[in-house]
Amino acid sequence: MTPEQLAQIIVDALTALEQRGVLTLPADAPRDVRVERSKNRDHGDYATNVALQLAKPAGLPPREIADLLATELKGSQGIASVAIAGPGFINITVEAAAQGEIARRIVKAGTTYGASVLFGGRRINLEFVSANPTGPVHIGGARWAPVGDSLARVFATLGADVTREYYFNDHGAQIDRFSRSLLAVAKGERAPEDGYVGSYIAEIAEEVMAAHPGLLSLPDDEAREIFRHDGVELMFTQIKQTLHSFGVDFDVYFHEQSLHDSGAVERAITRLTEMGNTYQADGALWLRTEQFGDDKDRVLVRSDGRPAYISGDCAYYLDKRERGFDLCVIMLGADHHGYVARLMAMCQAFGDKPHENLEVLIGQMVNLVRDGEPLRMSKRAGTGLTIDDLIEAVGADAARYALVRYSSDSTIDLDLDVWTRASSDNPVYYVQYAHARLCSILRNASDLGLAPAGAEFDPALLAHEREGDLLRALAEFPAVVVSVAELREPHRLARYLEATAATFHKFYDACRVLPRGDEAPTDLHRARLLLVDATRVVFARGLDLLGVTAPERM
RNA sequence: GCCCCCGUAGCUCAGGGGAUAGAGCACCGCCCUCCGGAGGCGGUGGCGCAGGUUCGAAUCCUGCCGGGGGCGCCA
Repeated sequence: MTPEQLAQIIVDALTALEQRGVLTLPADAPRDVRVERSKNRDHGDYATNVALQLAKPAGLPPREIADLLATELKGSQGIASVAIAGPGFINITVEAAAQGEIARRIVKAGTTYGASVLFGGRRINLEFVSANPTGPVHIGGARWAPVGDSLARVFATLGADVTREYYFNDHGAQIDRFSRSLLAVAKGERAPEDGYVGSYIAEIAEEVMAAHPGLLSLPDDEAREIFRHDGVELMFTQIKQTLHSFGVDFDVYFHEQSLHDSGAVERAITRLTEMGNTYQADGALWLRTEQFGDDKDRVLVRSDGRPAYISGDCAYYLDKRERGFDLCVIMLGADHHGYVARLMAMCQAFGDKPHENLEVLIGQMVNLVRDGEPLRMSKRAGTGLTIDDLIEAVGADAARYALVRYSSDSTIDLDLDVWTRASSDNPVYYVQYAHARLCSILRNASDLGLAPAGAEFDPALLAHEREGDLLRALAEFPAVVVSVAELREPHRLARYLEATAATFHKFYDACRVLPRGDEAPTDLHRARLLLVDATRVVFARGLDLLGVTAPERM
């Protein structure tokens, strides 16, 4: 029995009580029943607090409702016992056979375990990383690469139509500074005051010059134009390559410049003006963001006639909506949090619903630590720390896992010593090891000519306490996946896998899976093998949703 | 001055209003005739402070303290 099935049984029991007139609930009483895996063995397998939740609307003491429900539940299929505890918790113990069925269900589902149509029909645009093409991807921007990609995987497995998108800021002042920096270094001059520095600038400049012999004999403005165009292209290619090696590939690389070239910016401004949400002042065109919750209004078109940065964002948002996305998620670094209010205001200025059509997620900073000392500079780029530094230091799997296992709300200090260690204090190894060990057991079984239980599987055989613990952990997987999507928090999946790895090891320590020596294989061996296979499925699925490989051998 | 995030064990961090707040590392003590010891079992040890809401607060609200990051007709 899955927690979802149990919750449904409880809902049915409530309905039955109401129909008999034993329990009267107002129409607006919360009807969703939450079933939780009990943390404490004394509290049965599952617990629910519905009686506590319904006490007020029903006008009855919680224990009285719990009593009614418990009596109703006692006759239900698959439920072994029901107990009331504390202020009105209902603790439920499930029959071993009903519990053991979970193993068969998971193996049967295989790569679709945890998949559903919960987000079916929704078109979701996830925009993340979007680092400027003026240098390598900074470590802070890198955080959203695995997190955003994992969110995309999770939304997709829940039936959503997902697009991963990278907004490429190839327009504006920072590109001018970039091209001037390239030209300066090419001519052996000092970098401009507001220019970019770092060894990568010289490398890019050299590549551009190699492709254009005699480039420096051209007039400066012509040379700069070539440096601008080719430099941005090279940087763009390099960023894509880095992300690809990180297992992150975008469906759409959207060029900001295209919005200016196509007239999309003007169209967006016109739309906002038609909506009555712009005005002229001090020679500039302003967007009324203050009336939609921002600190102050923002300039859309500067007094010199050039569009301000936010005008591109307005056009970009409009474009996404016109492409049919009903939810646009933008993931930004903590240094951009001040931008959230105006983006939400812009959304409203278009007549959309903030937090419904547009969501902005903020990821706090990432610091790297080695030998207890914070790292500041990238050796290879000669600039701030980059995503390449992290991948080079710990590998793609560990890098992804390290960035995805913490709440995005927390600033993180990644200790490179920990993440390069091939031992149990390295969480990614702990989880991958569990998967490898599961595969190993199945391999060994296969060598013995032993297969997991099939049609003859007797779920009641999986009655050991540790087997029950493991089955309940595995049964929780779909709910964890849903919580990741609803809360946009992939770290929950990583933590779940770590906890489930521990649960598996405890099972494995107490329950012999393969026959010893000359021992004849029994139905229990085969039943446990099925449980091992079910566990393997969960780890394979979980790691896949995190974008981390699930090695069969380590 | 205003805005955002954080403050939980010695360290790094989990903890969607629920029961006795968890995990890894570190430290102390155990378990290899045993399918992968990259394991398992036990022990030491904690919610920044003060109010409030609630049957119930680490969780929600307010204030304060401490740390981090922001606040341009830059992008």
